[in-house]
Amino acid sequence: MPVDELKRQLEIIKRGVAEIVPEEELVEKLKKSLKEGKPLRVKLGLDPTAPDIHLGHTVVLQKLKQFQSLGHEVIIIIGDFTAQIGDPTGKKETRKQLSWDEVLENARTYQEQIFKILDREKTRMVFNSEWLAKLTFADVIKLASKYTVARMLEREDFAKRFKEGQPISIHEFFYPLMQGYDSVALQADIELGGTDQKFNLLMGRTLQKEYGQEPQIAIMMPILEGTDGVQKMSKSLGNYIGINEPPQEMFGKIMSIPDSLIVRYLELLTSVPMETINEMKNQMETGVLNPRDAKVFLAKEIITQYHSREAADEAELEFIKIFREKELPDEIPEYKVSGELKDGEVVLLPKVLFSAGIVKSISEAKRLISQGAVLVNQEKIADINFALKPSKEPYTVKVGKRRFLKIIFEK
RNA sequence: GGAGGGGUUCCCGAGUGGCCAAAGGGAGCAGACUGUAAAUCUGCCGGCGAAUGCCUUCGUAGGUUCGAAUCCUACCCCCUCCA
Repeated sequence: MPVDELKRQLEIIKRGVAEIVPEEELVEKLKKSLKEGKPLRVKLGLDPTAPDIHLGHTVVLQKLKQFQSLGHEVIIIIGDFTAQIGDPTGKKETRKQLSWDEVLENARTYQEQIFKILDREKTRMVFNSEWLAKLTFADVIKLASKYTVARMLEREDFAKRFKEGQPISIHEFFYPLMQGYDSVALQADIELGGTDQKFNLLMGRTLQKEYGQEPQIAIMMPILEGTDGVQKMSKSLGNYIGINEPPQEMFGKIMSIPDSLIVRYLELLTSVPMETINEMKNQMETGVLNPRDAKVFLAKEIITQYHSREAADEAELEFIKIFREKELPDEIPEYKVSGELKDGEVVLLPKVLFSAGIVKSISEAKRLISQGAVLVNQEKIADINFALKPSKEPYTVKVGKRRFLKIIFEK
């Protein structure tokens, strides 16, 4: 029986992961855990600077959830200490240091979102200032003595910067050390992170050994591509899907991912069994399943997770209505125009669109009109200076595929 | 303290006196097509104007010039090396 259970757990744990270092040790740890009935302690460090979670962040959280469902212990570390010190990447602008209040506030928003995925009851959350702030300078020196500069420079971005003569501040060397020390402080069995965290995760192993502990296993999850299908999902690139976004928005964004990403999203972002996913993959390859329908399925899975089944159904209906049947959505933003016009005075369409905030500038509105992208009451407009006459009936304007506006004239 | 490199439109990145609102790529937007806000193809992609055009933009402030992103001066910021 334990052998089957081991196999089952391994299978779940390995789903979607990019790399496990080292896999043999994971097997050993799992065996031991099963034998002794003692859950493994799984750690994830989070940076409390970006409180808006998007699907990219959830990849690693999904994995944690799987660990929870297998009965293991999950610990989230809020890197408040790290955040208060500053910038870990050494890139251009030094990230602004957060105050304690800000960190707390961020941590709180974080939790709200995290528990849409993780089980609140089963999740332990700790702040790393709890132990890092207590270290004396002597402790820090001791910590620093456990690692060498040469090894530090193995880290890809350090190596690159060193080679290119880019600056590396000494304090940057401490980020991996601090993160590694977190593992020591918690006596972690497993640390989760993105592939970009590899160095830091391995640091945990090294330090644990140095401090006489059994080293943790590093489990790395792939970095999720954004809706453009190329670059990693990130807020600054605008290719993200936030988990707090409204269902309709989520649906649309998911439908806009390239087909090639469907399987990956299913694997990393949902709990759909792998068998089902592989079957779908097969069916798409053989043309039995239309990728569009697979995407609908994916979208509904995700929306159900963050909203509800009903919300997912509604979003689907609305989507079909607008994009397949090209009808108007149920709710269209309204814009009121004052009807006090002098004789012969007219309301120019580009200007209204601009004032209503539906286009960025009048020029853009004109461009869109000349591209045939603007419909008024379902009729294509060709005249850049199309004028709306005051009318009791509202005008329904469609710009492109997904921008709508109802223009109402007021007395 | 000294020597040198650099700051360009959302991003990356060309551009060294007029042909520059500024190549190219990416992102974004639109149209066609479709199986979807996929893929592909095409177009657009600073603002204002019906338009010849006008205005604003190439770190900041001045200057040279008929004319500057491009030359000069000062300043700010980033980076490297030497000390």
